Amino acid sequence: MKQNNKYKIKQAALCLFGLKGYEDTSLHEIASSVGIKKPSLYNHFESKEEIFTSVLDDLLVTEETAYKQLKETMKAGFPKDNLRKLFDLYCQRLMTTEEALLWKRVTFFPPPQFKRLIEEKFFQFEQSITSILFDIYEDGSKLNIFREVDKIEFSASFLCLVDGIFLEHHYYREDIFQKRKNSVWKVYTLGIFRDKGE
Amino acid sequence: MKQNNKYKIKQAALCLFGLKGYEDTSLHEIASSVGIKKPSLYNHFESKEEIFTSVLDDLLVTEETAYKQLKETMKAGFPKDNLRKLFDLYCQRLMTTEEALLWKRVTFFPPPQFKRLIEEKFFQFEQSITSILFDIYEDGSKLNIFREVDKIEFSASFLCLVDGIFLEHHYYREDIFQKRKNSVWKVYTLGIFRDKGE
DNA sequence: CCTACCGATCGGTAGG
DNA sequence: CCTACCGATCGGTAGG
Repeated sequence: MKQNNKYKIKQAALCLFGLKGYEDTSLHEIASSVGIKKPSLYNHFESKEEIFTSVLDDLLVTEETAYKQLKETMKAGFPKDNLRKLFDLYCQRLMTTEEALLWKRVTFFPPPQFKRLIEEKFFQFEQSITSILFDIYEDGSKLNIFREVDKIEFSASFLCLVDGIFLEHHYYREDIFQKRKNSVWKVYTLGIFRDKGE
Repeated sequence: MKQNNKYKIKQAALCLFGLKGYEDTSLHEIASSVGIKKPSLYNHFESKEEIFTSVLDDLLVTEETAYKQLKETMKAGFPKDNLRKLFDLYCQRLMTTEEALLWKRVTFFPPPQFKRLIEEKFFQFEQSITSILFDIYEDGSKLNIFREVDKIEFSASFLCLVDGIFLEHHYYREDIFQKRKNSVWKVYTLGIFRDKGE
C-alpha cells in the first residue's frame, strides 16, 4: 500500500510537471491528487527535487525500452519500412504517452538546477535514436536506395523533422496535425529516396 | 525619463519572461534590473498581467514588421532565392533577437490565463509566413521548379522544418546547429525542387 | 518614485 | 500517515 502510494505520487508528478512545469507545480497539488496531505510525501521522497529526478529517471527508462524493442523488430525488415516504423513509433509515443509532455517541457525549458542532468539524459536518448538511424542508413546504402545524401545529413534531417512534428503536435488540432505529418513525411522521403513510390 | 523607464521595464520583462517564464519571473526582479523598486512598476502598468500582454503585443509588431519588409524585397527576386531569404531571415531572428526566446516559450507552454491570446497571435503570425510561402509557390509553379509537391505540402514541410530548427537551436552548440541547419535545408530542397543544384 | 505593509502560498520540519 | 507550524517570497496596496 505504501509502495502503491509511491508509484501514485510519481504518476501524479509526471502529469503535473508536464502540464504546469516544475516550479508551478506545488507539493500540495501532487499530494492532494494522490489523496494524501503534503507532509506525507516526505515519507517517500526527501524533497521536491528528488520527486523530479525520480520521475525523470523513470521516463528515460521507459523511452529507452520502447526504442530497444523497436530495434529488435527491425532486424527482419527492409530499411524503408524500418524508417517508417521509427517515425511512427516516435509520433505514436508523442501523442499517447504522459511522458511526452514532460519530456518536451524539460528539454526545451529545463529548471536551472536540473539543466545538466536533463542535457545528459537528452544526449543519451538522442544517441539511441541516432544509432537506429545509422543502422538503417547502412542497410539502405547497400540496396542503393538513397539519393546524394550522406549518413549525417540523413540522420540530421530525420531528427529535425521529428523535432518539428514534436513542436507542431503541441499547437495544432489532431486532424490538422495528421495532414502536416503526412506532408512533411512525403517531402522528406522525396528528398532522401531515389525512387518516388514504393 | 518616465517614458524611458516604461520602455526599460518592457525590455527587462521581455528578457526575464523569456529566460524564466511568466510565473517564475517576479516583479522584484523586473524592477531591480531596471534600477527601481517593485511598487514603482505600478506607475507604468496596472498589474503583472498587463506587463506581459504589453510585451507580447510589442513582440508581434516587431515580427510582423520584419516579415513585411522581407515581402517587399522579394518582389524582384527568383522564387528559389526568395525561399532561401525567408529561411535565412527566420534563422537569423531565431538566433539574434530577444523576442525569439519568449516567443518559443509562450507558443509552447503558454501561461493558462494567456492561452487564448497567445493562440490568436500565433495563428496571425503563421498566416503572415504562410502568405509569403504561397506567393513563392505560385511564382515557382509558373517556372516549373517544383517536383510533385502541392502548395499545402510545400508550406507545411517548410513550417515543420523551421519549427524543428527552432527547437534544435535551443539545445545544440552553435557549430553543430549550423551543420544541422545545412543538412536539413539540403534534404528539404532535394525534396521540393526539380533541379538538384542551382 | 519610495517605505512599509497585506494576505496567500511556497517547500519543508516537528512531533506524534 | 496526520495537524500545526516555520521563514521566505509572491503580487499588490496604502500613503506620502
